[in-house]
Amino acid sequence: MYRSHTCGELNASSIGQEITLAGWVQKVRNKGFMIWVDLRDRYGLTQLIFDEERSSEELMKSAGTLAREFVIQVKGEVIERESKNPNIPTGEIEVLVKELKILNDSKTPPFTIEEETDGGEDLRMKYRYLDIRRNPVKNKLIFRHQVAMQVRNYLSKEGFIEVETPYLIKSTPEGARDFVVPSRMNEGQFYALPQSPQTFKQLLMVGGMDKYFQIVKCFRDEDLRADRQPEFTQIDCEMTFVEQEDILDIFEGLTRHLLKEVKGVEVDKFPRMTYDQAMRKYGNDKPDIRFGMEFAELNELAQNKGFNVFDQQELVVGIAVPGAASFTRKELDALITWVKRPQVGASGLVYAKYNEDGSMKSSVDKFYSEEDLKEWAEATGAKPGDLILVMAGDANKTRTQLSALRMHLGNELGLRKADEFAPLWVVDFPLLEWDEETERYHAMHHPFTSPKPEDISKLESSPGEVRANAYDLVLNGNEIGGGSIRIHDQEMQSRMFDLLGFTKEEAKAQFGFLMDAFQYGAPPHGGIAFGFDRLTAILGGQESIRDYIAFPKNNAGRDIMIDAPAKLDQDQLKELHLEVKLE
RNA sequence: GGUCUGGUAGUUCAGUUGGUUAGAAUACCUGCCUGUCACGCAGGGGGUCGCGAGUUCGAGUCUCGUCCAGACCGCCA
Repeated sequence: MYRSHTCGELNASSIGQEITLAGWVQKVRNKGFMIWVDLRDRYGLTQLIFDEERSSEELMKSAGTLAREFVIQVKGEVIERESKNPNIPTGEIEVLVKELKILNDSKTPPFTIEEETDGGEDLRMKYRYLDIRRNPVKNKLIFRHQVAMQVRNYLSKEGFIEVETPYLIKSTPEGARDFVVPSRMNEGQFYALPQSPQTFKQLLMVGGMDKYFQIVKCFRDEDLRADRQPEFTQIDCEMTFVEQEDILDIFEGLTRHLLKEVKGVEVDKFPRMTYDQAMRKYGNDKPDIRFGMEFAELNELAQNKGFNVFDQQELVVGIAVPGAASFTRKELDALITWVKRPQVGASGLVYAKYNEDGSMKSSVDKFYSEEDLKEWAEATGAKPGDLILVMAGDANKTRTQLSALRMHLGNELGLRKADEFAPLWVVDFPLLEWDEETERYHAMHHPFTSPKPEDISKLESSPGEVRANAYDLVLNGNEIGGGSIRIHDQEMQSRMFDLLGFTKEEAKAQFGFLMDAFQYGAPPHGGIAFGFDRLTAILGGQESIRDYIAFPKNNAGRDIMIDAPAKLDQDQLKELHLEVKLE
């Protein structure tokens, strides 16, 4: 037996017990006459003591050789501390060591294993196993486990069955790029790793599973972000004989359950917004509604007043920034520079200060009277002390740009509070999206999403106006879940593939199995999938998902700890019938 | 594919207008220390300034290229 207790559980009631502990040396404080060692494991920290008067010379000598991250086992007696440490749960006791066994020594770690480490991102990734010893990372992984447990509890209670679906499947050109896996036994053929178990969960519905879920890895070969990894985890769900309302109900319940169980937060019924409303009010299909700054369209008020820059534009739109009338010229210039960066791409920014004394001061005073500007204030909801920012141009682009500015200011002004949770449903997404590059429509959600019945007549005549039975769950400006009521009718599915530019042959080759299945009594069904890493990070109050993943990849999709991806040797390539041609 | 920021001691960083032997903190090593817990005190070792070229009497500092890392845009049904 390596240990009788963990390093987090001994306290005053344990005094007098003979115990065995095992763990890592967190810190050695050697005063010569006495040596204290902080022993650490997942559960906490316990202070060990070696003492000239009470320990043998040999034991003192052995304790003197200990250094950071040695793995040791000690037997000893729990005694009351002479000077207690109220900062840790085990602070009232210490262990007077009688036997010390060094199970393994350690090189000096390249960064400190502390709450606040001195290590940079890169280094921590390379030595991820050391980083995981640190409380912040360890606790995030524990937190992730708790979220997963609560998901399983809730969904099991609601009658969902967790079913595993295959990872080695077939590549489809729709959507993201696939990761592919060469087949040794089938020369020249490749599996693809799933971007999501979409078709399989639909087939489970055809199979009569009724309610399915899976906490499952998905793979997308696209560029990374702080909140995007090439392999990520989804809470994938599907239900039979449901309408949109049923799904929103169940998964609003799940989200509320999680907020309550892991954060202790109670949330009212989630507001709903159509895609169209979200775009008009926030310029964004995943608005952060923790703060206001809603868009006000100012075409009526700002055009034809002699300011040419605005007159010809499709949209003039503004927001009121609370308390920002005090921004200096320098700060305003910085904002203008910020929106002009290529990442945002705006051509300019007009501002109007609504001063505390009720007067207005703008960058376009030449063209607008104080009365004009007061009308802007009314439209944007600006109060004395606020700053009105206005952009103009092509409607969609300008909304996107103003949204970027709104989020930027939300961050700068500290309006996006990590401990505040504002979920909402965004519904009625368009079914299709025009893709400039390929000059065809592609599915906004995916090709299995059903159109709204009342819009079906427009499918061929004006596809861009057709709305879908699709919905996103948005939390604090992040899309944490998205789903739809699926097509379960072979005719409709085939019409969709036509619209998306699939030939009959392509559709059959890629999704023939699904079309076949739909001929054997496919029930109405729909579902949703949550980004589990992202959801967990947001519940944990963090922007980056990396620390919620035990072994994440870096910006370039590399695992710098194991150094993957890597080259294959010739034998392996040959066996897989592959030849590498470098460009 | 693109934009921006960064790369100096094991680590995190500073390094002025291009100018003597490149610094600090921390970590590490040695010694001392009768209750430490961010222990303290004294001392010590530690540098291909990412790499390559160029400008210059002289480059950590300026220029170009390149590699690496991070954030973002494109991309992510």
